[in-house]
Amino acid sequence: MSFSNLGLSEKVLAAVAATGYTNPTPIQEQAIPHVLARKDVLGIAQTGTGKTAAFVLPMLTILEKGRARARMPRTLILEPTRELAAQVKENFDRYGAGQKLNVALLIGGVSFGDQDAKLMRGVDVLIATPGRLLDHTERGGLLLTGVELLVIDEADRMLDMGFIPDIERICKLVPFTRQTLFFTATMPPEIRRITEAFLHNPQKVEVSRPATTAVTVTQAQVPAGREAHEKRELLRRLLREAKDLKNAIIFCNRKREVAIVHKSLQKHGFSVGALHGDMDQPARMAALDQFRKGELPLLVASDVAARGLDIPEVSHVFNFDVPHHADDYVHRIGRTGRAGRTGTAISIVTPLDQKSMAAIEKLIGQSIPRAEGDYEVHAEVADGTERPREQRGRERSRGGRGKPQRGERRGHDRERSHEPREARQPSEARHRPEEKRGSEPRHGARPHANASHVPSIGRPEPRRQREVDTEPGDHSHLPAFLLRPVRSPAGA
DNA sequence: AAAAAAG
Repeated sequence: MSFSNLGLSEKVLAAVAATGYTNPTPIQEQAIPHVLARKDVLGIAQTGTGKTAAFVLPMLTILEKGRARARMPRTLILEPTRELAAQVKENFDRYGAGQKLNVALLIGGVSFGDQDAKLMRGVDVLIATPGRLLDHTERGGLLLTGVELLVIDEADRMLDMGFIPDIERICKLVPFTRQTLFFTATMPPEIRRITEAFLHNPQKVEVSRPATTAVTVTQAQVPAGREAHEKRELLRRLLREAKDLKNAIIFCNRKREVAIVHKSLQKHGFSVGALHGDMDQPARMAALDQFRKGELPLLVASDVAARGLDIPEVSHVFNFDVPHHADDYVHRIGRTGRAGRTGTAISIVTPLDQKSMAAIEKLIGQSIPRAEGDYEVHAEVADGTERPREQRGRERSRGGRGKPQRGERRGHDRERSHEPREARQPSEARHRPEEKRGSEPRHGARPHANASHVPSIGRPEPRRQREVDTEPGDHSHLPAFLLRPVRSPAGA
């Protein structure tokens, strides 16, 4: 199956070809002909299935004819989060480059006036989050009476976020005769009800069962004490020893925790960004952008990033906190192992999380291996030897100043060349209570810093190894690419 | 229990 026999216009096919895609995904193959036939569509699909292009491409074909009038958008797309809305806009920019199309993004956190000016000029595609959209309609700057096609994306998530009343209000402002495309990953009763209200004789398109996790994702759970500082310490170890780690999203349950973990990792020299809903919009966009471009290999995030965000090639997902809702787990780890790639999802599990973990395992229909203290047994030493775990365990237990064995350091020199500055300022650890004591891990052996995963983007020149670097709070085992290039002021 | 979105 190729894109060429789905009924898309020449322009759109050319744009698709230019991006290098040749074959449609199942959701695209099924949905596109219905959309072009101007049928209502009920799409049941997870993100990562190519869902966005399934409506963007036919919409571009439809929009080639006709022109927008001032304040009366021709099509409207509703998204639950600002990031998702921006992502859909990028799709229109990419595939619609050859068309003179006015695409407007109506999201909160950015200038109202600019948006209003854009609406005034007439837009073909309006992509919005509900709050800001209603704000514009209430102020009279926006009329939805000219909308020919309405897309409701991530409907089940809108439900979770309490947006359904807003969505219903918006739907009342859009002509009854419109075409509606409705996408959801799951079909809870409330969603079923609104599909009956919003859709007319919809064509049902369903791909990949909900509540499944990609087979290419390796999952593990690692036990931890309930203290937050223990979890942070464990996280750092997991980051260091992770195999083939290229980049990772670290999920926390609370915005506050996101900020704390972000700051903590920064202090320990990691190159890391943060993303949560209390950050201002430019900072949110910058963090996501840097992560996408690979400028920041690590991103600490709340569930704002759990669903739908299209970040290609996330190698690892860490659950710093186990999500309280099992379906959030599925969405979070769905950020990795996309498009058939492999991925790893590691959850830090405290005794308090046992019930949530059990619910997750029940939902996904498989048990998640417990790494226990054996986790690091799988870590390879770069020179091919493996030390006894007990020995590793002792490395830091004697006042935390154990000197690593020479042999094991060899082969890591290159990766260690970007040691965190903190390593040179051991005293800094002293005003951090969590770092005061020797950092003997609670559950098993001290892991070897496994650097075998480091891509070849480290410093090329060999560097002599340092003599001693294992002051408590010293975390110099970081692969170079995980390190911050710049250091924030000490004690900040 | 919390996050998200309008401030």
